[in-house]
Amino acid sequence: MTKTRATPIEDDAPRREIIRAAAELFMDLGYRATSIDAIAERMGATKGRVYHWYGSKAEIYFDVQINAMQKLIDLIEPIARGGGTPRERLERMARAHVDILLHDLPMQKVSVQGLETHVISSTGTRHTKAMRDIVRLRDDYEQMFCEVIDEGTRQGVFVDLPARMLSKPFFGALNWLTIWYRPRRLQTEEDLEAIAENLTGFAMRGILKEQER
Amino acid sequence: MTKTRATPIEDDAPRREIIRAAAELFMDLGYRATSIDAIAERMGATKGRVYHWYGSKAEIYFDVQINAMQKLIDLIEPIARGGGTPRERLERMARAHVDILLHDLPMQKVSVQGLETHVISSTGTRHTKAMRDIVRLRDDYEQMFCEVIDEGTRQGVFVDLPARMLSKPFFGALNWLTIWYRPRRLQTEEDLEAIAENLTGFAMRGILKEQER
DNA sequence: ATCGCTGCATACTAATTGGTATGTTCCAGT
DNA sequence: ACTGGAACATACCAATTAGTATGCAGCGAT
Repeated sequence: MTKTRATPIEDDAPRREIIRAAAELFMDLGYRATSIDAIAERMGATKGRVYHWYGSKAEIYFDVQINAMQKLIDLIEPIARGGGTPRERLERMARAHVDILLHDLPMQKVSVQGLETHVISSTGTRHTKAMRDIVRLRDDYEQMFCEVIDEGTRQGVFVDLPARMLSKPFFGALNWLTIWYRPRRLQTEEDLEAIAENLTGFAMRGILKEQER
Repeated sequence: MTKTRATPIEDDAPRREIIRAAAELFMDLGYRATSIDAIAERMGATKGRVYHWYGSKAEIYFDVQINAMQKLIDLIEPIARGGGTPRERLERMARAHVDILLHDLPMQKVSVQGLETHVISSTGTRHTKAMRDIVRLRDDYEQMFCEVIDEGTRQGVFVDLPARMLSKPFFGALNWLTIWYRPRRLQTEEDLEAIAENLTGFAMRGILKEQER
């Protein structure tokens, strides 16, 4: 039987639908240019539905960020903490990272680029709590990569530079796809895998010392 | 003597001042959140001055793009067409590219990231002419890198992949600094050079075949 | 049967803002 | 002296839009 009821819905499907629609619009139009009405319209609803589940536009944005980061962390953390050499783990992490970007582009694009500064300015100095949580998640995420990099550097397989100096261009080579990549209907799953493979290969060569491959 | 006059000023100083102020605000707030009033206020002027020199907000934005791209092209083209091996030229191009990003951050950040999509949506389908000019400039600029890469690949010093597959992560490693980098007053010129050196080194390792360095 | 609460839709307000229309000052050439 | 135009400032308008207030249908518990 359907379990419709007047008591509060405990699952988060309505909120997920909203942040999904919002992320697509944020990606295409940016935060400021995305209106609540447009988000509602994309869902075949009106503003009332959106404001029933979220208190403000900024809150929607923050929830997009949180969900995107959480998805990354949930999938990459096991790899980072798993077995294998630093090189093997880093490569698997990079590959998984790109796969997520490609298959969850709207939310990840919003998350990965520095759009939060736009929100700060438009909401004044409020929302700093949620903002800090997001920055914290991102820092933790980057830190996971930095630790693996650091381990590899100490073993002499990665270039001898501070991990933070390597993680920036490393992420750059991968994350830049959120700038240039546009989904095409003709693109097959193999095409996506080829992109992921190329980007991962480039990033690994950038970080490996000379005596590798 | 000063050559003040009632006849039209032929130099472009007023327009340069406007796009400079606008670029700083675009960088911090995004296109949509930047108001003409804010641009004027940053110059200690009012809206009248801005609209005297530009017909619309989009026109200001396009001029920022054009100027940023032209600066890149003017400085990198001589290197691309100059002497040296593909590897030497590409490294000099990358280094000069990062130097420009670091020293002209506001305009370059606006130029380098994909913000033009936001403008498209807000201006409808007009402005497609100026838009195409900018996309053309960007394509030409990337093409200069691709030709050097292709030359190096044919000589066997670069990874054997299509130049377009290599240029994306190559630019990514460099351009990503427009996302993470924040100017600090404590930062010296040497710090900037260290950043440029690291990013360039990473990008070159990503593109070079095994038998190099 | 009805009462209350959830899950919305509808109607409205107030603030922002791109763009325009209209002054106003000041200089150059005559 | 006078005039025309350049380089602005000021005042204003119309459209957009975040957020609120209110209405209302439908279900579940009593």
